[in-house]
Amino acid sequence: MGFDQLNDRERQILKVLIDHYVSTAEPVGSRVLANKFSIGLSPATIRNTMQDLEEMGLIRQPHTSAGRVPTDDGYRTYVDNLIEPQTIPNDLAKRLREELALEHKRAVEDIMAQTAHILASVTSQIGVTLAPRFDKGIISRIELVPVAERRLLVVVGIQTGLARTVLLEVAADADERSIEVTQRTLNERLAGQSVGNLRTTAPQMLKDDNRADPRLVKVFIEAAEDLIESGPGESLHVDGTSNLFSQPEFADHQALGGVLRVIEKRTPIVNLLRNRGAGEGIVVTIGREVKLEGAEGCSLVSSAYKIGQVEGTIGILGPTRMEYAKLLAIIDYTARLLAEQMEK
Amino acid sequence: MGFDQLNDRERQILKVLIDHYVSTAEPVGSRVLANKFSIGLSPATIRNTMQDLEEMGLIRQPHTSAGRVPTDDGYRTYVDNLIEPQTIPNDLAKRLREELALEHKRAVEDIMAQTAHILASVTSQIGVTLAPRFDKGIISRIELVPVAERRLLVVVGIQTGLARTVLLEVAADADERSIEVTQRTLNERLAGQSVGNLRTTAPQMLKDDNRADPRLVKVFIEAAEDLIESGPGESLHVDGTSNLFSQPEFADHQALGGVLRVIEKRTPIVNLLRNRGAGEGIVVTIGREVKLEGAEGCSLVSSAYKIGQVEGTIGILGPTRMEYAKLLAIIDYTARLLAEQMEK
DNA sequence: ACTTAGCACTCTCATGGCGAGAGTGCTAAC
DNA sequence: GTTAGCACTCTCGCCATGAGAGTGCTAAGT
Repeated sequence: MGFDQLNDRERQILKVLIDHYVSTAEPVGSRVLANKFSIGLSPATIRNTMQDLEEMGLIRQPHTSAGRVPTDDGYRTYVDNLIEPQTIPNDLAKRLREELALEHKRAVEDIMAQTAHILASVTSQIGVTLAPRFDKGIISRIELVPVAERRLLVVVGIQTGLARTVLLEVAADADERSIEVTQRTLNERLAGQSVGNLRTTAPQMLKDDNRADPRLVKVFIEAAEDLIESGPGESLHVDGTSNLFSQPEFADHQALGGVLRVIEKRTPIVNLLRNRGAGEGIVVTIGREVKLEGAEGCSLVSSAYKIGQVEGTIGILGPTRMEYAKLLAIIDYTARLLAEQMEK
Repeated sequence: MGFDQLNDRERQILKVLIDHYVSTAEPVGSRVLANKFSIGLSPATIRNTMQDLEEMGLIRQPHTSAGRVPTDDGYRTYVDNLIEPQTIPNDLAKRLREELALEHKRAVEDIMAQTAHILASVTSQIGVTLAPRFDKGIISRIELVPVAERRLLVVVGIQTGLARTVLLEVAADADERSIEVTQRTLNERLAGQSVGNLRTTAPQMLKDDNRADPRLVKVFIEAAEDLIESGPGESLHVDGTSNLFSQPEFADHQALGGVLRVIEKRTPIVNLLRNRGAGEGIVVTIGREVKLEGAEGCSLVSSAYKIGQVEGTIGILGPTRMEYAKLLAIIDYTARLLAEQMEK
């Protein structure tokens, strides 16, 4: 809304101001802005405009005799209206492609960890990744593998070729024969179902069956939840937290501690990534919009990625003073890359 | 060696000094020490003794007019000679037992993460755990589970009931029949071998076989390394790093950053836990003995735990100024608890 | 010979004053 | 509508100051 009220000069000044502030981390005054305009415009004029911008809540002064810094709202209009889409340079694209190349077709967990790592090292921010949510996946096959006495490994494969496993404790007297029968039944009846529906539909689907071992079926159904998400925040990977140390906004011990603490809790971050606006693709969450206690000074640039029916999220977390245009491009490229790599 | 040269009074003073310093984090002067001795001994006398201790390199003064603080060597003699073994209080034992109870017999990864978490929250330090090293494990069974076209999940179970899985990419035309035959062969020939020997012995063991699919065998052998350790530092879990924020020694931005950075690299920590002295059981590594760049001010109390033939490590990492006696007791109890829980 | 009181000395740390520098807002001129 | 000029405000680094803490040494006491 604020944006419509902005005239050309105000937009221009806001943009240049933010650009400058992002790269220096210092409040920017009218003098330096005047210099950055090749078009002649005196500091005094710029001061007037800055006053207007301040009244609109887009910038503010840390104290009377300092320059201006953007507010959350300022960043918001900047991101939504003032930056133009950017493509990432070729060498960076190449680097991402190489580092994310899955020579050894590794486990999903490894890929997610690696992605977080790359994001962090490429951006010098915090890289976060959320593994694909299994619940939308369509079951293609189920295997019950006895790994030791009383222990059964359940392997559920979904259509895109991803698989997840859960270890079960079973009654001692489940013999190979009944395991095999149960497995066949599970496959016959549940293949084609989505994993998320397992818990509700599986009991009905298997109700009138009399071949499968009912105890095995029972523990299998109970395990369905672990399939969707194993452990609290298990599917979250975070890397590059130590990059915060080079950011001047986290020179303050308090601020730094708050962020690290909330990251360590994991669940808040998982929720943030899950509920980050309804947007399908890229979403930028700025400052207080990131509703995490302790991370008020942070922004998140995130994107969903899709592998067949299942979907995950990757993101970059850092101080609100970040290079949004560049990070948007990186996140976009990486999300596509990740989906592409995992598809095949 | 230094210890033999210490007389009773020196030992006594060193012990009380460290005890006091550990709880206050402030250099301790002759005055307060005099008060802590119920036995009358004047500050001046204590000063003399402190000078001796300083000459021996066991304590030092941060600056001329400050009290004394222990050196790494001081902590060393303290830990080796001055503390008496401690048993943990009942309520703490109970808490550990409850939080570590494996109701849902979960995956090893979850257990390790949970253990690190408990250690951290119980001690307010950093909890670190290293999953059991698979290489010493004796293979009890091998399963090859097709999860999708061209993708094969290898499940290797070892004698204690632990299992690990690796996902393999295989040639498109490996049919169910040849997978089954290969699986049977692998079991026949490799059961009873240790996982660590797989890479060297497996080729010989399988050389004269003509039933198993040689391509499957080949990728299986190549996957052996991933079985022992999947990904760099995958088996390491760290929790409670944000506890460092409440420690006065890490009020300094530099110091804090150094530690967090080295933790984030993971491999140095893994090596530390692997090579922490030849000791089988509990080991205390103090200050500079922890050969990590950036973690010079840290100590590690660690213990191995054993599940059948395989062995892992758990530990507590924190500033050298830590409650060694208490942490030793906690680590000891937790290591036993963990082994006990995972055995069954 | 060991212990202790007394004392001068040193170093840290918190405090407050001071001046330079930066950037503003306002007014008056263009 | 724009700009030069100027008084004003606030931060920040610097320095001096003084209280406080703890030491080492010397000389006296047991």
